[in-house]
Parts: sequence; structure tokens; C-alpha cells
Amino acid sequence: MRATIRDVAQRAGVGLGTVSRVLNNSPLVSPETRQRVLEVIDELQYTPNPIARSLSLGKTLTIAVIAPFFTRPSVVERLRGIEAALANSGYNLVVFNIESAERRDACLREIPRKERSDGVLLISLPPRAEEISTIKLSGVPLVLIDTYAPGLPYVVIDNKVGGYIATRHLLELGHQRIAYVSDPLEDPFSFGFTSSYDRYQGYRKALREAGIIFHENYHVSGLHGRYEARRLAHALLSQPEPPTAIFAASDTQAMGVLEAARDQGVDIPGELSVIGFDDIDVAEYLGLTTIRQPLFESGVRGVEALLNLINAAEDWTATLVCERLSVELVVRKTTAVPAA
Amino acid sequence: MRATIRDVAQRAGVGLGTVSRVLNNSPLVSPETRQRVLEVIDELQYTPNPIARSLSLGKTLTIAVIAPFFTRPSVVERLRGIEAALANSGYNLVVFNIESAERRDACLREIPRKERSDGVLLISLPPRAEEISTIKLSGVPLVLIDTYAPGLPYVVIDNKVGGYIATRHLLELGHQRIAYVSDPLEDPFSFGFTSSYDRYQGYRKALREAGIIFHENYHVSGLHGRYEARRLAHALLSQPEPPTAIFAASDTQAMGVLEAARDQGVDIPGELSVIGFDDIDVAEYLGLTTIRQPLFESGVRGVEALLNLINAAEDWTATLVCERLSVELVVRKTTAVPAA
DNA sequence: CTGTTAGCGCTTTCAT
DNA sequence: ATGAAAGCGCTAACAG
Repeated sequence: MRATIRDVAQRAGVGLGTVSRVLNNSPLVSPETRQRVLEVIDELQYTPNPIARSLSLGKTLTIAVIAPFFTRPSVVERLRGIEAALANSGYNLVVFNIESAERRDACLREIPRKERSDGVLLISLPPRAEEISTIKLSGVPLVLIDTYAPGLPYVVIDNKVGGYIATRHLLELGHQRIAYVSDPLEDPFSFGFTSSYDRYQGYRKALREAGIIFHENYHVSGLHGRYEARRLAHALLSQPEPPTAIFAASDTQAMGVLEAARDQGVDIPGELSVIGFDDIDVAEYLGLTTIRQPLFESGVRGVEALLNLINAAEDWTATLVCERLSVELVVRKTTAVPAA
Repeated sequence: MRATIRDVAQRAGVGLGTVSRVLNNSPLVSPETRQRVLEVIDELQYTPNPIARSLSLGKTLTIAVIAPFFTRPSVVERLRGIEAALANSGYNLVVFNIESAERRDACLREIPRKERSDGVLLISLPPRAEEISTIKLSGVPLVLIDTYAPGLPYVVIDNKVGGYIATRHLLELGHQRIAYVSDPLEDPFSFGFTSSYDRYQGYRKALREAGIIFHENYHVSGLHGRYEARRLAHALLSQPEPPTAIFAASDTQAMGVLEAARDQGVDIPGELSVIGFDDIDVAEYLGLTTIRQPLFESGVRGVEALLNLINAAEDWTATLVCERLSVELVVRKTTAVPAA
């Protein structure tokens, strides 16, 4: 069996508490004693048991992250940021991947509990009203990333501005018939609910300002993913008066649009302009014009905000942290002036 | 403060132990008592504290996974498999992302410890000899995924066969000048060390059987990633007698090759055939011919093997589980007969 | 400064 | 079948 704090104390000829003190860098221990204890620790290859530590401290020393995990490259990038920010914090990162509504509900019910984690990060999944109150009551700090909900701290980008910028870019090129391909805007379990919706708002705003009347059938939505987006784009391109530009709610969906265009022999950007959102890794490879958002950084910021809440003396729901990161238009090769 | 087992016992008018028994489905409790306890549990919204449970049990109820996490899509896919397989197991998944040699060493030193996790999954990173013995001594079951090491259980694909099949495909199309772009074959910290090397072996074998002499300068290697692969491919294509086909050790690297070809105006597959490895999501989108390996499944299998080891009565190093999943050639549009 | 002691919440003998 | 008690390894409060 591996060494415990008791073994160390015995071997060093000191009391249990003293060992604990050197372990926790308490100043209340003489240099000589500390030295001796340290030696024994080294000799015995002793490492404190985090579980026992947790139980005693009343902390779990873990951060939970709930995310529609690996289905989206953008989420993966946020996770990288989270992991990096947490790497030297002493907290462990435990992950929960959501790929079904049931699991979403189960996780939201079970994870935000004091005995499970000291804090939770919720990516892209907006909690429902009743879940919000449970969360607040639980006393476990939680911060949302890429989504928001009343009374909960969050880190987001300005999706509305993003949608606006994307649409403006198309408008400025001279496009009039601009379509929007997105996830379902109503379904609360659709992973990007709030962000897709906000981008839609920006899109509408840009159109309105340009004096362009929005046509219902220029907005199509379906489950996130390339295949579905491809299907939707096909429908869009088959309309009697097809759009000359398509704004996709994510790069992944933009890829589906690109595929559809290829299927139908539609030249890009000659006959159709396509702009995505996220600037994931492959976007550059594909030459996809897109709106870049700081994915990695959103993870880092989320962790920072969470850690602050955890260490704050007061009730974490008292101060509402809301961080809004900025976006940037990245023009590449899938957008151009419309065909004459 | 939230309810503890003691509160439940008191309220139900039973002993501490009894509550614990109903919690753990012990048959040693009368139906009526059980019923009553269950009611109180429900009433108090009691949930057992996993930390306390762990300490008492001497188990951590967590599985650690150490991986060169998000740099490779293939790793992400394996992680999805791991998460899925673990979802209803009662184990938590804590992840460690390796992006530097220091962190690799630190994790390999600190994670495989009884007080940290009940089992660890190590993806793509082969441990060094001295690390192997520490691991074995630690008593914590560990299984390797996508790599192997003496005396440690692992789940891999047959990389040698994969490399062989890929090369055969090119050979059968009529190619003679076939290059291989890979990660460094020697550097133990190169994330895909064993797999790239094994694929190389298969490549060499296929060439040998076909009676083709291998040219040193047809094998180039560099850090994993698209950019580096692109650079390497440029060099390859600039040789006096450039290859007519390139086998890339991963789809990501194949993308770099494709990019280089595009840069130089080399037509694919007309002037150059390219085959990748992994069949990651974008491969289909790109029409990339590749070798498909069951990434998700490798994660699932890894978990299964690990769970078996954890639950096995005997010393986990006693029985060596070695699982080898099969690969498959997926012909798409980046390979063809060489130009005449 | 340092040793001792009382829990943290749960599981598990050991009696009964 | 069930209650009482010991103990998992550690921290923190309490005496010195």
C-alpha cells in the first residue's frame, strides 16, 4: 500500500498536523522541521490523497464541463482552451458529452451539485427556467459559454454583430438575395440555439437597413451538421429564384452548402457566394470566407470567470459576469460580387 | 447544507448502515424498511456524496485519459468513443491534454496513481521503459490506445497492414514512384510514433514485394499537422524526379499534401495520387482516398478492456489484452492511374 | 511552532 | 434484518 500522511509523520518523528502544514505551505513550521518532513516525503514518494483531501476540505477540486462535445469542431476548440486554462490550477477537468436530449437533462440535473464539482462550465446549451433556479439553489458556480440565460454568468461573442457583419459583407459585394442556413431557431435542445438565433437577428437587421425585404423561404434550418446543411442548400438552390449568396450559421454548415453547390455544378464564388461562421481549422484550407470568433479564448475566459466565482467570498449569483468577445470578418475565396 | 446519510437515517428512524444498504441494493434489508428509507431519500432529495464514497471504498470512481487531445481530429473521435462507453458506467472521465513534452512527462508521472484514478487510458503516447515499470508498480490498470509498449495492454489497428494496403492500392494503379509523408519516426514524443512507424513498415513491405527499390528521399517527415505536411510535400514535388503518388500518414497530413499540389498547380489525381489514413470526417468531403480505421470503436474497446482489468480479481498485469481492430481501404477521388 | 483530536460522509464488519 | 462502531486519509481547530 502506498504511504499516507501518517507514515510520513511517524518516519519524520513529527505529528500528523505538522506534515499537513508543510504540505499546505503553512508558515507555522520551522525550517528544520519542514526540511526533515520534505526529505521523508521524498524518500517515501508520498503524495497526498486528493480524495481524502477533498472530503476534508469540503471541495471536490474538479470542474465539470458539459458540452455537445465532439460533434462540433468549434466546441473542441473551446475545450482546448478550457483544458489549457485549467492545466495548472489544481483542478481536474471532468467532461460530459451531450448527444441526446435525455443526457442533456440528466447532466443538467445531476452535475451542478456541491458533492460533484466545485464549478461547472456549460457550453452552447442554454438551461431552461426551472433548471436555472435549481442551479442557483445548488450553490455551485456555473458559467455559460457560447450561450446565455437570465441571471447566469456567461462568456459569449456578439453573435448578432457577427451575423450583421457577415450579411453586410455580402450586401456590400452587391448581393440582394441572401439566404441563411442555420440550426432550428426554436428547439431549445438544438446545440447552438441562442447563437444561431442571434446571428439570425443580425442578418435580419442588415437586410432591413439595406432596405431589402426578407423572404421567408430564404431562411432554412435543420439539425446541425454538414449533411443536413447540404440538403437544405439543395432546396435553396432549387427555388425558382435562388439566392446569390448564402450565410451559414457555422463553418460546418457552410461546408454542406459548398457541397450542394458542387453537386449542382454551381460555381463558387462566381454564381454563389458562401460565408460561414467560426473560422474552424479547415476553413482556411477550404478558402472559406467566414466570421472568426475566439474559440480557444472563450474557453480560457470561461475558466477564469468560473475560478473567480469559486474563490469569491460572496454568493456567486450576486455579481453577474458577462463577457462578450469580439468577432472578425475573414475574407477568403468563397465570396465575390454576384454574377451580372 | 445538503442532506447526508445521517439525516436520512435519523428521519427514517433507522441506523446509518441500513441507509447505506438500501443505497447499495443490499438484499439484507426488509422491504418495508427499504420503502421507508427510499421515501425519506426522495423527500430530502438526498444524493450520496461521491467523494466520501470514494474515500471509504478506496476507489476514485474516475477514469483518466491522457491524450494529445485536440490537435488531431482522430483523437477527438476516439475520445467520443471513450466518453460514450463510460457514460453509464458510474465512472467519471477526467481528461488531460498533452501538447508539450513536459506535460507528457508530468502526466505520465502523476496520473497513474491509485489515489488519482481507478484506471487510465493512454492515447497515442507510448510510455518509456522506466515509465512502464512505474505504471506496473502503481497497481493502476492502464490500457494504451493507438500505440503499444512491452507488457502493457493495448487496442490498436494493424498499422502495418494499413500501410501495406495503402501502398498496394497505389501500386496496383500502376505507380512506381511512391512517397511517404509522416511524423518523425524516431522522436518518442511525436504523437503518433508507433503508428507512423508501423505504417512505414507496411509501405516498405509493399514496395519490396513489388520489386521497387525504396529511395531515401521519398520518405519525408516532420511534425504532425497540415502546414508541415504541406512544406514537406513541396520539397517532394520539387525533386528532379518527383513521386507520382504520395501516401500520407494521416488525413490531416494528406490535406497538407493536397494543398501543396494546389499551390504548384499539380492536378489531382491526374498528375499526383494522394492517399491518407484515418478517414476523419472531412476526408469524405474532400473526396480523399484513405485507409479507414475504427476510431470511435477504438475508444469503446479501450474502455471495455480497462473496465475488465479494473474488475478483475487478479493483478492486472497478469493477463495481457491486446486487441487489434481492422482497417479498410476507402477509394475516393484523389487516387488514379499515373499519367502516361 | 507543534502534537493531538475531532470530524468530512460513507462503507463495512461485528454484534445482536 | 439492523444498529453501532471503526476507519478511509486528510485538514483545521485546539491546546500547549
